[in-house]
Amino acid sequence: MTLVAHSPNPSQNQLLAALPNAEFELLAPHLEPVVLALGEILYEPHQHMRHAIFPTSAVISLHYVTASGAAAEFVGVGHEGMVGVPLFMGGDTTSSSAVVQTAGQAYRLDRHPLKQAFERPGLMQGLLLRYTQALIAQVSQTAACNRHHSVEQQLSRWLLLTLDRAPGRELVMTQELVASMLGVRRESVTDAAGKLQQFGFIRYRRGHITVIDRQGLEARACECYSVVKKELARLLCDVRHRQELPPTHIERVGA
Amino acid sequence: MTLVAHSPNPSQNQLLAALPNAEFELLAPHLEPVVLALGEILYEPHQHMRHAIFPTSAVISLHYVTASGAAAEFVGVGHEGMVGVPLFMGGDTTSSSAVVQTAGQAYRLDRHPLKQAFERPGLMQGLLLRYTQALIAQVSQTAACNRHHSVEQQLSRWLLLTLDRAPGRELVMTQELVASMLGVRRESVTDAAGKLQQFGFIRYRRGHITVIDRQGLEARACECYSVVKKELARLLCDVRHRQELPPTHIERVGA
DNA sequence: AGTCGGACGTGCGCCAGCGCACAGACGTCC
DNA sequence: GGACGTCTGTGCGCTGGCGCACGTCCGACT
Repeated sequence: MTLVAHSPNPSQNQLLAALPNAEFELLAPHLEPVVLALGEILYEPHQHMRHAIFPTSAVISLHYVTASGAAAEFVGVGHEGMVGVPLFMGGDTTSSSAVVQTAGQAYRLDRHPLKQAFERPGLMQGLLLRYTQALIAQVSQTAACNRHHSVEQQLSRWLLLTLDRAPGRELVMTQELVASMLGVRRESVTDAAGKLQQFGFIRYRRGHITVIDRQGLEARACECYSVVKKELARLLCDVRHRQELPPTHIERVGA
Repeated sequence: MTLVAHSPNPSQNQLLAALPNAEFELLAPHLEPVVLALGEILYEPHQHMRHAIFPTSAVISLHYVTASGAAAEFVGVGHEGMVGVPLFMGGDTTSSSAVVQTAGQAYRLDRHPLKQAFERPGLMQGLLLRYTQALIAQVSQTAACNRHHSVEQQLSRWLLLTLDRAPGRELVMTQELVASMLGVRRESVTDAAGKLQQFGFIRYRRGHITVIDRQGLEARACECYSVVKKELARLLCDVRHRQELPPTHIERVGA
């Protein structure tokens, strides 16, 4: 992790952007811009976390490694969220780990000012809690998806989710890495990706995956993608606009 | 759901039991003892919840049903926890549903007093948040388990977890039901259960599963069981004793 | 421009779990 | 105690994904 000299914009992170000015001002002095490198490990199982991370352009993967060494991502975190939920939930550690899946920028916040902000009256607490609920929704969707859907569907879902977190339509990502995220063999990814390429949905060359036909990919993916996306939208639509939405808003989005 | 006339003990639920007397007194008038029947649906996807449920002897299963109709439990809730996390997280609904997996008793708490108790200074908020973190740990473990472990391992894990929530060593449960919890075929359960019975770990007859050799079952299960159990113990050990534990307690338990 | 290492394609055999179909077996309820 | 419905055992063939072992090819670096 590297501290960066120039000053990117914290409001590229949706959670930070959703804070009212007064609350943001209190937090700002504690926000350190950092650059996260691919593969960097932010925390490991049972390790006490010291910081929360609010990604802007970076994407982080929370995953679990089984006793036999097999790994699987259960949720990804990008500019829509943060890493370090246990810091305000009270547990301080988890049995999972966090690795950087896409290199990029983020803001680092020490656990103490985070906890203060969480406990201070204001919008921060509700915001973090709603994000945590969205996280639960994503993890449980992953559980169901792992159980019932094919590798091709899961790959499609994963590409779409990751694309939503990345800028542009290209992911810098080897098939090996994708495989370790999905918890499947590299060959299975090659296979599924080959099919998606034949359909003309994606194109890739040595570590670069480009999504050409987003619609097609969505049609090919299982419903898990849209369920997660809607749940994120519902829970994290900008709080400053929350009051203006009619109560039936959820139903309409979900329809 | 039936209201019961006689008065069981709320402190059979670990969360309620962990509250200091003063806080419990404020909550008690709002706690309604109820009897939950097998198969009863507590909430369905996107439905606004009206109550939280604190099981004492009942066990509830949170599960997700895919677009194609396949189902899978991603976490169970017994006397160690509660159903209705979204009520205090701010989302009010989820994309999953909750059904009664083992008939029994529980306490029902209306969303408003729950929210009040959550927002009131005291131990309730921390308690609920730590439980929520334990829930996340369980769900993510389920995701990994679904990905990497065999039906036999998963069945063992599930039996153990359910047994921890039930009184005694017998589960009243058809293989069909177990299958729908695990999200596998009934025949796969018959098969796995047959093996476990051959080993002498369990015995069953028409809807009654009895665990004979708990140790053996634990050895046969994947690590997911012990990981979840330790995480629950760590996060929900009686709050009144929390301060007495040395900070390295986690490491020792995990070793 | 040549080299070399990492990334991708492909072809096996293998096996867990699925879907289907049917037979036995328990137990409950007349 | 007989009958019926439900739960459980078993036997297929099928397929998706795994593990392994290559071959190939891109592209970065000298």
